[in-house]
Amino acid sequence: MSRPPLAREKVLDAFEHVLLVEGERAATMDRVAAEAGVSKGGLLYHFASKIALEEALIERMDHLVALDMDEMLADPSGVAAAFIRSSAQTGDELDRAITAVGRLASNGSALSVEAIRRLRVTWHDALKPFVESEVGLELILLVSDGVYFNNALTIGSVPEIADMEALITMVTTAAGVQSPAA
Amino acid sequence: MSRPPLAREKVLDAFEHVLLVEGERAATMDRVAAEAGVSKGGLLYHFASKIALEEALIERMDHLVALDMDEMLADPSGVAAAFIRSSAQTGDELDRAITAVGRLASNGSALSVEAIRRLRVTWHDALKPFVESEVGLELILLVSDGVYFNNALTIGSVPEIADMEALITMVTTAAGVQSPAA
DNA sequence: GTCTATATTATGATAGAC
DNA sequence: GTCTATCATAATATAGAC
Repeated sequence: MSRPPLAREKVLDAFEHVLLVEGERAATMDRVAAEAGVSKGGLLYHFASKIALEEALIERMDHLVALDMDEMLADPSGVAAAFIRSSAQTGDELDRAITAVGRLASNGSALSVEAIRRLRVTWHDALKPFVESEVGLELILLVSDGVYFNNALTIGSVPEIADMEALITMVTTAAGVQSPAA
Repeated sequence: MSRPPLAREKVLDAFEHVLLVEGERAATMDRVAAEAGVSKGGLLYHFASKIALEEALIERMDHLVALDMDEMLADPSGVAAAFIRSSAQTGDELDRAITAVGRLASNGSALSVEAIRRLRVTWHDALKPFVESEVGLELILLVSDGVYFNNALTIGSVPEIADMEALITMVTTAAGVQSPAA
């Protein structure tokens, strides 16, 4: 707990970065060690195996998700709007972690698949009280997934979001979201 | 052209299958050959490299997309509705091909990333005449991506679709889709 | 805690028999 | 067209010095 060693964080950052920019195939132990500026031995001191690296990344994601949830619940524009907008926040800490874990998930990492599924349930339960129908809730989650997917697809480059606010209005209206002012 | 050899198709099916069920990591030449019931040498006669395998899968996807497009345009319930419904058609030939190529794409295969991007443009252009606004069009594409993403995530198992028809109605209404009867 | 070997296995690809 | 070796390289992981 308390304060994780700097080198450990550097390695985890490097793992995440390579996953995002070049994909899972490129994220080998050698490559990650080089990216982090440590030797392979150094990396293996902190993470004894590749699975240990994955677990650490999932843990990071879970932590950031919890923080984000608190922020969303406090957002004056409403939870649902905050949620969709948040899924378009490419490049922030949370989005990077989710996308990186998503890459692992689409590669057969059972732990990561499970982590993403848990994440979806968490979001579902958090949004439920604010949306009138289950279908509306599903719509919101699907749009968020779509936005995420398009971000994830664009390996290494920043994707284009056209008119996010108009989209958010359209979705929240159609889904039947409780007005934040109400 | 004309009629591709049976063994070639078997290998391609095996490649696709392993990609879907176990992910890109598992889809090695050895594994695919075994899955197809041929030797590695046999596989390599038809596909000289891993990239050749990828290219063939992309070609299959492009072909199936073209066929699907014809069907969608002829669908009496409207192109947009047919499109969303089609993205939920887990397990059919087209969906399998797209998901498999998607797996390659999320692994840094430049060819596959390009192929998925092309696909998205194709869909965008095909739907455009039937949707009132660009935002509405974007909504439809994002929901489709979301549905696809959830299918793709669930490695090896079948995902749950709650009330697809209600979702389609909600999306097409919100997006402002030209009525098929009109 | 971090490093340099080194072992071990997996992977993509070649060569050549049948 | 399909097979059985075989090779070269790259990946994960270990051992042990500093």
